[in-house]
Amino acid sequence: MTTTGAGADTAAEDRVFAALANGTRREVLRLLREEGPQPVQALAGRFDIRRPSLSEHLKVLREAGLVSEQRYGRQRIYRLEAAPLAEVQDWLHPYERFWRQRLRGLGELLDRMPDDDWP
Amino acid sequence: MTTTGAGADTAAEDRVFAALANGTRREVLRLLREEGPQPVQALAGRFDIRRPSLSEHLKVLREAGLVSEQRYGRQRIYRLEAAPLAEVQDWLHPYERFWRQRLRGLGELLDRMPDDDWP
DNA sequence: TTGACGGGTAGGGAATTCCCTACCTAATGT
DNA sequence: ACATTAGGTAGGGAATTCCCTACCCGTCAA
Repeated sequence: MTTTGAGADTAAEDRVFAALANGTRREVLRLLREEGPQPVQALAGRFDIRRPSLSEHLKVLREAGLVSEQRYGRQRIYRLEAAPLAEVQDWLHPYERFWRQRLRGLGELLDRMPDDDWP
Repeated sequence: MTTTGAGADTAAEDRVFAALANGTRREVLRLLREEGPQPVQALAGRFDIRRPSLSEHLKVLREAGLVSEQRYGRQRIYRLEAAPLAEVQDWLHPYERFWRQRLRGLGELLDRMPDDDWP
């Protein structure tokens, strides 16, 4: 088991959300998803930043568990590891009924919750 | 329509992910979800930070469209606005098959994608 | 063995984040 | 009218982020 029980592990959760907070890193994830595992070079060619900067983005993603690396000779093949994203989805779940309500237009009534007796 | 078409609006997406990157802000969202709309005071009582800091967190959440405020006299009632979270879920969707694969253990074979002929 | 290549680490600088203490405004109550 | 309350804004400081240029190490090819 990764995180026994429901969404507890706060430090890990924090690392995942922080990793996703950067556009370059989200783009790396997209590339790995759409094009499969790739060495750093191939990824680097897609961005306007220098390779060492990308290297650090990859480190952040690695420490969040969102990618893994496998060495082949002098290359490092990076691969998407989507499991932490499943936890993001779990985090999202309890909010789902809110946006569904609101989209149907009856939210105005229903999400006036228990203690909403503001004058 | 908010973002005509599929997940295009990069600036908005960025603001939402950035807003979620902070634990205090995620906790604010949870409180609004579980306890309903509340004035700033009630929220402030739940954190170890001073009120002006919370005020700025609320501003970030507001600018990401994740909360709305409504004035009642001198109070501002904050309310969860979950719509942007629906877009996070949309963003998550294409990754879903990856964590499902991996969880079934056949990922090792299947996610060796098109161009995986590394020596 | 020597050189070139893939890629990570060091160190530093500019910008951003996150917190703080003051202060300001609008509404309320006396 | 005046003090109080709710809450935002100003400005500043420490920490973090994100980028850079150098540099380092391991692997492969001559």
